[in-house]
Order: sequence, then C-alpha cells, then structure tokens
Amino acid sequence: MTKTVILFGISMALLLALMKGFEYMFFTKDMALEVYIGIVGVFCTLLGSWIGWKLTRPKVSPGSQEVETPAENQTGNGFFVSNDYGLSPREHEVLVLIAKGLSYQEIADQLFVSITTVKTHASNIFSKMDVQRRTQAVMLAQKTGLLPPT
Amino acid sequence: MTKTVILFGISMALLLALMKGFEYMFFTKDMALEVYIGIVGVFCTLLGSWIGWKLTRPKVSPGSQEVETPAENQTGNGFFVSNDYGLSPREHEVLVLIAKGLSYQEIADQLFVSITTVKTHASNIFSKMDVQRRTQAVMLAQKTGLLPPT
DNA sequence: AGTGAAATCATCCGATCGTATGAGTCCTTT
DNA sequence: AAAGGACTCATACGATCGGATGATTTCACT
Repeated sequence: MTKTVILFGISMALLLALMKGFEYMFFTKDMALEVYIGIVGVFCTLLGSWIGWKLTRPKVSPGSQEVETPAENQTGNGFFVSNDYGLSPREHEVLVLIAKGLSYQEIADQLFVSITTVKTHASNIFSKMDVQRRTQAVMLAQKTGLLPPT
Repeated sequence: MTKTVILFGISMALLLALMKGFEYMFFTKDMALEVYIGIVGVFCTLLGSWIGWKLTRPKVSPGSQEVETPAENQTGNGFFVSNDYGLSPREHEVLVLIAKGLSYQEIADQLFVSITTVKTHASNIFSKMDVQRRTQAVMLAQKTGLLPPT
C-alpha cells in the first residue's frame, strides 16, 4: 500500500521530468498541446488502471461479492456447518465456480487469472477435501453446506 | 467489457470537449500548460482507476454458462415434481453413478459393460439434460431431486 | 531481517472426458 | 414383417482434467 503511493509519486515525477525534457526538445510551440494531453492521458490512464487494480486486489470486489471466510457457513435452512476443509477464501471461490459447472478456462476468465492458477487452486482443493475428481468435491461440498444456496 | 470500452470512449470525448471549452474561457495562452496537465492527469487517473476496478472485479453471472433449473420442476410448497428429462432407466443409472464421482471406467466396471457404452449413455444424458459437463448434470439432477438421497 | 501462508504463473505429461460416426442385437409396437 | 426405441460396442480425435515440479510476489507476523 505504502509502496503503491510511493511508486505513484515516483511515476508522476518521472512523467513531469520527461514532459519537461520533451518540451525543450520537440514542443517549441503550443501547437503540440494535443500531443501533450494525449501523452498525459494515456500515461495516467495506464497508471490509474494499475492503481485501481492494485487497490482492489486485497478485497474481493466492492460490488457484488462479499468476502467469504467461512469458518462457519450458513445454509438456506439456517443450519451451520463448520467444515470448510481448511479452504482459503480464494479456494472456496474456485470451488463455487467449479460447482457451477464451469471449466477451468471459464473460471480463469471470470477471476482474471491464468488457467494454471485455477488448476493449482483446484488441486489444493481436491487435496484438502481428499477427493480425486471435481464431481466428488461438488457432491461433498453440497452435503456439507459449503456451497451457497440457490 | 464492451460497455467499459464504450464508456471510456465517451469519457475521453467528454474530456476533450471540456478542455476545448476551458481553452477559450480561461486559458488563452500556453502558460496554463501545467494546469492543463494537472486536469488531464487527475481525470485520467480517476478514469483509469475506475477502469482498473471495472476490469478487475469478477463477473457476477455470465448467464449462458450456468446451470438453470427449469421453473416447472419445483413448486412453491417445496415439493419436487418428477422431471427425468426423458432419461431411460439405464441412463438414469449412469447418471447416479456419475454423481457419485465415478469415472467412466469405474462405471463400466460396475455395470459390467464397456466404457464405450457408458460414454454413449453419458452423451445422451448430457444431450437430454442440455448440459455440457458432468458437473452441470450433477448439479441439475441434485436440484431437481433426480438423485437418491444419501 | 527472516519466516511462512497465500496467490500467482509456467511447463510437462498421462489420464480422462465429450463428441462424432457407424454398427449390431433385443424387444415392443404397428 | 417393418419400424422404432433401448442397449450395446468400436474407433477416432480434440479438449479438458489432474498431478508434479518449480518459481515469484505480496503480505502479515515475528
């Protein structure tokens, strides 16, 4: 977090320095204003994208999904099941998507990670739940109320 | 995704228009370059942050890939109407074993048929239930009460 | 400063899955 | 007898899965 802010400052300083340098090199007249704006716009957009990505990284997403750290999960009936097999939040997330019937590639697209990562998570899930196939994991998760209702 | 790109374009156009308007209002000389850059920088940083956040957040529901329970399968009082999707007895048998997490080979061994037969049945099951993967079939069968409780 | 958990990504490989095509038998219905 | 459904089996092929191995980065905790 602190590093992010520092890097942001450094980037801005670098940008300004570059702009100042370019100013004396190429842009002797004010006709280059559009180029100026373009450079700044593209740069700051990329920088902002990186910042936005960085800031939304720790939390899941501020919109639709809550962070589920189910030491105890609640089923639709109000019963609590306290068996999460030691799954991490990310692994639980992957498990839910697997239960939806998505392939690894589709899960990877949805979570914006590579397919390798999804497979790694899945392997850890199967290992923790002591199953060999995704179908078994889905059934087991269903039984133990690990999956969201509906 | 497409919406994001479109909104980005609109925002950029809006920004340029605003800049052009400001240009004739306040900034008659190029001495206001720093202000210009500041505005563009802040704006594009915010825009980029929004874009990064938008692109990073996982999709809520792709809709086309998820298993949907047909409405006629479940009544309001919680009872399940028998919906076997036109599955033959043998196909239903295979479906149950698939839901147990068995592989085609294991199912074939248990039913004393070849693995080819099991795969044929499975293909017909998926076709009748209108799903692509065994996981989806299992979830759908679970929802519609097609599987025996265990 | 070091440690460990979590998340990420890569490459390789064998096993399994899902589909397509074609064909044969048995049984019921027309 | 003919037609059709259910069950059986084979071959082939691309896609996907699951595991193994190794690596990096980030973060929290000590």
